[in-house]
Amino acid sequence: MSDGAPGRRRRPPTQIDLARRAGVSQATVSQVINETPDRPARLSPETRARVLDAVRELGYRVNPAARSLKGARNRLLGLFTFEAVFPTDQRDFYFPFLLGVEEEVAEQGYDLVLFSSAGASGPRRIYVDGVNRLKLTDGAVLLGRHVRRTELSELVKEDFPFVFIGRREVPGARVSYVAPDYVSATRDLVRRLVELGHRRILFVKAYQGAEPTRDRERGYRRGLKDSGLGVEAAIVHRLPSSGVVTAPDLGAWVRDGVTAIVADPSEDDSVAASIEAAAAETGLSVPDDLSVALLGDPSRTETTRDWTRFDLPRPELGRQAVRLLIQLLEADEGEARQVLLDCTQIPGGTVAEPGRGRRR
Amino acid sequence: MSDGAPGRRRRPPTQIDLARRAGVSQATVSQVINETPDRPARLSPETRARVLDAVRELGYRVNPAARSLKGARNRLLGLFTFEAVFPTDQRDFYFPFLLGVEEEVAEQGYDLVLFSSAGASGPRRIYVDGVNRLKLTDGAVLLGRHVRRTELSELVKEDFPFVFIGRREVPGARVSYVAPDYVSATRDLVRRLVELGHRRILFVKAYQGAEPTRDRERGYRRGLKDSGLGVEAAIVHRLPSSGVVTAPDLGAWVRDGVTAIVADPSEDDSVAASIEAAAAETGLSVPDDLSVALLGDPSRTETTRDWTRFDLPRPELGRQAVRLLIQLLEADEGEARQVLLDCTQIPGGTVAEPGRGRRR
DNA sequence: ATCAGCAAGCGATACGTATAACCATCGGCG
DNA sequence: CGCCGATGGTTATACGTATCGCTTGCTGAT
Repeated sequence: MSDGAPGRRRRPPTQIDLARRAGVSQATVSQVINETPDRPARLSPETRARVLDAVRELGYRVNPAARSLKGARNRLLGLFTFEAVFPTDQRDFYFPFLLGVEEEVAEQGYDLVLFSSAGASGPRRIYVDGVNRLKLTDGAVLLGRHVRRTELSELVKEDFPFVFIGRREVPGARVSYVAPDYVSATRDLVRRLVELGHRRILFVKAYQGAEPTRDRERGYRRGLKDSGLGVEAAIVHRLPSSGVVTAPDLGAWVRDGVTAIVADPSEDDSVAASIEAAAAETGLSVPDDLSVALLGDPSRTETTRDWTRFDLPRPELGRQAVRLLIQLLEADEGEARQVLLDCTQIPGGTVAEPGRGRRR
Repeated sequence: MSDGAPGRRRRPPTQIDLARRAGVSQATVSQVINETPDRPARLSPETRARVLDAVRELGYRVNPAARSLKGARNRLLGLFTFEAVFPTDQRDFYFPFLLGVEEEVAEQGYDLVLFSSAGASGPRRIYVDGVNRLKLTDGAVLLGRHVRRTELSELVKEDFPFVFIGRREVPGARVSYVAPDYVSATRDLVRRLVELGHRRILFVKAYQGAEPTRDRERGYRRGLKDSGLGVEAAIVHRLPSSGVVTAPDLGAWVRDGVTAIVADPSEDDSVAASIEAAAAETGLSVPDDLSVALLGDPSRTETTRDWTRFDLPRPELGRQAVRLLIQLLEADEGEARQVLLDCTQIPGGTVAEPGRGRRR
């Protein structure tokens, strides 16, 4: 190939190239590019046209790195998940969030950066080699079950704008988040159980309880209290690290008079599955002998039963997170803000009035 | 709050701040930061230590914008679809591609930019105001049924690296793509029909036939030829713009001796649905009186029948597209390249030997 | 005594953009 | 006639980093 031939990879054109071509200064080019209705450029129509022609002819595209180096915005939002999104076993969980995020991002005229580079295998990290990759974007939506707290506080410390989907706390700082209202949803579920006649209701909580688990426990206690049972009626069982309920467990609870169980849903639905298995082994029928409700929705769609539970408004959580993020960006010196969204109660078929089994 | 207090928005520390603190120059700081085993810095251990101490004390993070301003590459790949990805009726179609793309992008250590900003409603465009928005990335994967040809040739002209998923042609230029091998898949399907005893096989093709339709037609003719029927046995019906097959159509074909139909699948499955409806109306049973096969897979999952068809390897198409793109980037002076991937034949239940209905 | 050679670190500059501050031209007006 | 304000630009500079080439001080050989 002869040198200087077309086809060689050209350096992308810069504003200086445009300026030369249009016979103006680089500053003028920048003004044309950055013109907005609210901050119009004081330029003649002809100049503007010449610059825009040059833009078209040279195929100019603003360099986001340079722009954000200046501290300006580049209309890029990030989406970071602490677990890989797309492995098939996770996608049913993450996809609805992604849906909402992408929709809202599109509507607001932003583009979306999916941060997938860090840790294709193993846990993902925001900081690689001490560099915050998110900084490429104006701000980011964060998501995930296994959050690295240290990274979160790093983000807060360096004042990077972000919104978490799900309630997260960072000691000594206020974090913006959009989260399902687990407290109310759990409270309502417990109330319903009491109305049905249940008096001994067991709360099965996850081994490592994060904010969502704590919120559910609060809702559980509040539900008991609101129903007149009083907080002392609370019975709480913390799962072992296996995340499994055994037949002996179940037997002991029933002998103790428990007629209903509300459970933290685990990511792999092992809680629901093991309760069902244990019930079968013990010869108990759900819901006739024992009512069971999940405090959330199973992530796997191939779940066997039609569990009594509540659904998280996942796409809406995504959408609201983006809205909140954009608000933060536009407020510039914005305070952290929190938004709670209602869950939808799903009646399901695993809850009934107590004692039906005996009457049968 | 006293001024200078923590909580005010601090400017993150820069290399200059480190330099002042360590009593060295900014250049030296940069050397320490960027030291790698293969390119060691020529610095005394004490200096290195002083700089690293400063890094720790000030909580320094490299500014990625500034860094990528120096080198052209961003390690960002783009994904552009000519239709909106996430409206619920489209997502089942696009999602598998996205899956493969994201997986491979992650594996290669890149991040992914979803271009969603343009045209939340209406057709999407790469060039807005004559500006190529993709330029922000090192290269892009393109995808979509309703491609804007002019935009494609623009991209080729300005030498932007991209790979299309699906075969696309641009006059006077070679485009890189990764596509399903429609020719072979259709040929094999037709061969199978002939082996079953069919002699008059109708090809129903889409109203506006793009490359995929043309490839299927080639495969159709090749299948006839390979089976010894000869190309003159071809019978082709072009759908009207409604994309629907009517009962009179079907009646005429059957009277003409047609025993099998192979059809371009439409995006909304209207072809399959209308053939089924027309058959019911005419009192014909599929497959007893008439065999029907789809030359691809229905995008809607809620399709009624278990159609005889072939599946596109969608996630694999996504993965390969990313690999090819990265090859192009790394070759730098890369030639356009094309990759074809095999489809999987799905036996289904809408094909049988001809004449079964009469014998019944 | 002179100078080559090397180690250690620094100065200068480039990357592409945004913007504040400044300047030239010109019509209108007292 | 001289000054003013508006119009339509330009010049200069900053953002934070990476890197090339230069200086400086020193060791050891001639």
